Amino acid sequence: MKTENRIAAAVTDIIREKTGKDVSPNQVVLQKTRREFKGDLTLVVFPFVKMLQQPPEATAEMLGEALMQRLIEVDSFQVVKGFLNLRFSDAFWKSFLFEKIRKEDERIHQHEQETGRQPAVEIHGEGKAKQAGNAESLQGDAERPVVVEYSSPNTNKPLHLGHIRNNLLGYSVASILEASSKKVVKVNLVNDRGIHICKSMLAWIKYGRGETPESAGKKGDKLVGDYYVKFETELRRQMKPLMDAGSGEDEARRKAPLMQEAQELLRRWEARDPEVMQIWQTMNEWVYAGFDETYKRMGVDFDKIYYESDTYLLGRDIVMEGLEKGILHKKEDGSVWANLDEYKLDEKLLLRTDGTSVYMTQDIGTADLRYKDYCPEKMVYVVGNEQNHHFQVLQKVVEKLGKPYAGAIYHLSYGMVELPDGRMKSREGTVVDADDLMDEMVATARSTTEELGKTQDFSDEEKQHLYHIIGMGALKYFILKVDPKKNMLFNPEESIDFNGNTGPFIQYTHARIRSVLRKAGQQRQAMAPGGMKDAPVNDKERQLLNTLYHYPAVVQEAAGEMSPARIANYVYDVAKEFNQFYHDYSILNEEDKAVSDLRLCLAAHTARVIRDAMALLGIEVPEKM
RNA sequence: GGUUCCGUAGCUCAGCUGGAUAGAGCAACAGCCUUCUAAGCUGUGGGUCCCAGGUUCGAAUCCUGGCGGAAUCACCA
Repeated sequence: MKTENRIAAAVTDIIREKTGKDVSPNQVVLQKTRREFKGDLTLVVFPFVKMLQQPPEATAEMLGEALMQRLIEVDSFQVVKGFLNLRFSDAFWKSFLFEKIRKEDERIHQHEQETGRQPAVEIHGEGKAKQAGNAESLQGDAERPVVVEYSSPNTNKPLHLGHIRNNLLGYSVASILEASSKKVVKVNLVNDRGIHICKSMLAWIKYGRGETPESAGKKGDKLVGDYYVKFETELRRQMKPLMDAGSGEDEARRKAPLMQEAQELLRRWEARDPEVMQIWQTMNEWVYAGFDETYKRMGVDFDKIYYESDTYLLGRDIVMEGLEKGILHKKEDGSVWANLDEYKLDEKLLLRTDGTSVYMTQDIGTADLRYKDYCPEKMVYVVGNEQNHHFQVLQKVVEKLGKPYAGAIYHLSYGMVELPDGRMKSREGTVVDADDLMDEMVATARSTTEELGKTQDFSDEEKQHLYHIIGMGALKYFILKVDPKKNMLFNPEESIDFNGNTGPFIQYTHARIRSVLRKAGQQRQAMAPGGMKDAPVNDKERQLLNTLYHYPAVVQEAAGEMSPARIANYVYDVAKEFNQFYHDYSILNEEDKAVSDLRLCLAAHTARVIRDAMALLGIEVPEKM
């Protein structure tokens, strides 16, 4: 049993013996002792003072004495006001470290096998062909997976900073859930159809003169995005005279010939006109090739790709069924609606007058499909907070329809990435392009590293790899360390820092430790766990051990809250504490062999926790930097 | 106007189910490389935790009401 649980149980027992009363588990508050006090774990005794009818100090004294008697790991205690600070024995910490080193060996081995087995799925090709699971065969399984949807790009524009936050969050949350022993399926729902796609297609047809990514020397997603912009500028040109003639903006937009042509193209697409399909497919392939490159660089992948062109007709049948059952209602004009009065929400349109679907209808359909494919215990949607209302409605409509997965829908809503002068606006050209940003990060990593003269003995290949790791580490950490639900600010003028609370700082700490371990050598490392028995544990070591001790709990909390920020802030603490320890004490030059062994073990385990935690953020750590 | 989220140091952010004197980084200033990587470490200054009530032994945290900001409330996606 975990030590906290044993202490909590002992406290409950002691109070029951003294008073005959039971304390509820949530009254037993145990927390890591604050740095400024002596001790490892603190029990807050205020909840018990009434029961025991003694002042806080006396209560704490009594509990401290009793706990010391009952639990061998409690070595001593100190009372400060109503706080009982328990200190664990050196033996406790050393056995913790010993066990961790041993278990980590196994765990890392297993983890490598698991991740090594998972092939990265490309956005086109295999992903689509991959056979989905069968809900019925999974129904009986105790281990139902969590499906995490993220990325979900449109195929008419390249990825930007907002998508980066989405992708990093999705990938990290999936990793964290996996680490908390969930089965996870990462899915991407690609928005590859609709009027916006037709716009870039139309612009390419009219103005493209057969241009291709090869002929233009551009990534496919960039090329297609340029035509989308081209459409908008040409449209605006057509709107001007209409507006001068007295039309409102919306009306002008509708009336403009270009818009009419785009609508016509959409109709032809829906009729599966071979010529249109041909162009559509070609242009989408260009985009996918571009996205694949960006995803690969970002280090994200998916187990399954859904395409809206396959799923956009889903949901209709479910709505019709709901209509027959009288759950939904039809208006005089033929449109179908869900009444959500009972949830204090407005009524929601599900089928238009002409019988076609809206976005919501599609989402009902894809939720249903996803349930059939995986029978998940939870369906996580990593989508920006601008769609909070949408997901609230989706959840309620599905609930109203009596679907078993209504409770499984979870919108992981994240805040917008803002620039110093507000939101990114594509019209104003203030969008921060994903590829450009990554380029800049890697370039900064290069120049900073070269200035520091750290890579003299690196091969070119090693250098490239290192710069990529550091640049991406800085970017990923910068984004993931902030609470997902909060809006965050990104200032392109001040490039992302490499000092202080940053990815490179943590990567650097890892590299430092690895350097020490390399110096120690394999043999020395293997012998160290057995050699530390007689070593005393000093305060800094104890502090670091205490922090490392909480790692599994932090992972569970991060999984529960789906918050990579928890991991990021934790691993920063680890690195910071290690650096203090490293500064104050020598590991290999320590004269006392047992102490040296202890420190070696401590360093080794710290490196592993850093590597593991950073992996949960999708960040690699280097051996040298 | 309704709903949801946010408001903590000059700036960017932590602060776990309520717990000790509210913490980091950046920026500023002052120190530390003959010793395992100075992308590091140490120190100084910097706070009306938006405001006002309430609950509690105890509130940045929970409740109510304000103020400020963001998002959203389409027969768009």
